[in-house]
Amino acid sequence: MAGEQEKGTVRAVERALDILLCFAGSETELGLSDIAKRIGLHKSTVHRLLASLESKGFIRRHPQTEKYRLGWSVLELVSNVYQSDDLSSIVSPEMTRLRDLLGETISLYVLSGIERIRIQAIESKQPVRRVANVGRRLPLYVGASGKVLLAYSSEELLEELMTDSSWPPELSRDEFRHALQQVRESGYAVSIEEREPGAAAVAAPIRGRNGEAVAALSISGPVDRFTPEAVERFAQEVRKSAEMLTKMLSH
Amino acid sequence: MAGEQEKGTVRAVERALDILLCFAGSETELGLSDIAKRIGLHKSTVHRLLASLESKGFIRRHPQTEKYRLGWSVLELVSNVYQSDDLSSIVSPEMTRLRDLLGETISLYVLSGIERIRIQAIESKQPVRRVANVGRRLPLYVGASGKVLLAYSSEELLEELMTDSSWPPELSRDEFRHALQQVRESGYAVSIEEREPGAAAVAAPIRGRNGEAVAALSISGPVDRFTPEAVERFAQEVRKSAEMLTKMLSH
DNA sequence: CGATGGGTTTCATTAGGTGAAACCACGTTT
DNA sequence: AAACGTGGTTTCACCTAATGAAACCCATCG
Repeated sequence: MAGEQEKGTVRAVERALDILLCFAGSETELGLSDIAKRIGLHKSTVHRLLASLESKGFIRRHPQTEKYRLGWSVLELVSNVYQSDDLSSIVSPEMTRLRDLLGETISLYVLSGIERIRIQAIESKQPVRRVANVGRRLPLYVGASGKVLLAYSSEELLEELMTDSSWPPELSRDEFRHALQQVRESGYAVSIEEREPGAAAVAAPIRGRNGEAVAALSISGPVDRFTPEAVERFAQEVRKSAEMLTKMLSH
Repeated sequence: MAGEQEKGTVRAVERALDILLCFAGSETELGLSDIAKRIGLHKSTVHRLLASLESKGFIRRHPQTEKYRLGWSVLELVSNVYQSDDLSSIVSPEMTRLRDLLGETISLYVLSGIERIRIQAIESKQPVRRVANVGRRLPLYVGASGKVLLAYSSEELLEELMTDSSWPPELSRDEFRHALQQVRESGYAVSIEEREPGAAAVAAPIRGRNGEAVAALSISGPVDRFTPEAVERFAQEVRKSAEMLTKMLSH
């Protein structure tokens, strides 16, 4: 389903970008008809939009299968995403330090719309570890980082999320608000197998000048390593780091 | 200058992608008027195209400066570029082995139009090393990898490059052809401060089923470490790896 | 053979994309 | 103070570029 067009935008461009975003998940290769079905446009329209993306190198066709894949132009942009991001260049060394100190995978999440994106990850060196794909988009209503981002964001965002069709029906809004209040009081959030079986996480907010969350700093790993003692230690360290980074970002 | 439109493409989309590609170099932040000047379109057109890119998260505005930067949607695509690339997943372990064996930075380049792009890099661990930015676009007429890619590509590509306005006037076409013939005979290319002062490289081709270059495997580092003895050793190892990878890619 | 499915090309239609101009805000200069 | 320059935002008339539909091509399968 092609998305609603916003005012002052170019519909054709939005459609082409929707095509690109078909490749944002785990789909590595798609055919013309697949894509046309996904975004709900006529084959001939999609064909032209794909040709446009291909002409600028954002899409390429695989020689053998002849299906469409992402092109190298995406790579050309990627190093610049980090260069242009003040946040991750400042936070990266501290994330590495935390990973080395605590031995688990450290991730950094930011808000994007009513979701979160993992924009940076430093993986544990242990044989069994949390694998963390940069660029991954995740819901806000589940997991430690989601709660942290919400707890330190505007009421409008929370309302918007709670009225969105993606809000799980079985999730009590009152209980969720209560959980966010607890996050605000303790300064961190814990998630034990909440988002994914076998995985646990602890997160704390990196805040901006207005006190709102700029990012969530998170430690995650296999749930068996997140004993109550470990969680307590992780929480202390992650919160301390987040507070230090909050101060650094104010200058 | 907005590029020429190809047949069967959507002009608006190509223009928007040209805007995105303004951020492919070292420019991290651009204003509306900057961009309009760069691609030669009216401000109001650029404004709308930017709004479209922003609506899908490919562009964002920096809170303080209010200038445009790349957005997180680029990150969402990036892990998929590698997943969808058979080549780099196969070559990556061998690149790491070479880096550990030889101690220098290993890079992988592919053809894109009449240029090359570094699609993968495993950096040396030495304090003084070659820094290798993935996604970097470079000319074919200079450097070891450029020569390797050309030596094992079609005559048409070489003609196209030599007639392009980017071909340096002081570079003899006959001598260049001769150099490519030498690459074909030896199976590798050497570049000593050819592309950049203080830097040197040795490269060999990874070929496809038709014998043409699929990629160039390259070792690069500070020129003082590329003694004749070292170059000889590097050439042997890189060429051996490239041949092994050529065989692997045939199955 | 016909049916199906993936992709490519052609064509008539119309509304969406465009450039220009006006507008706004802000900082600098006279 | 007014004028000017610069960066960004909005409105509007115009027209051609984007679109969907249909036809076409090719390969595979029953």
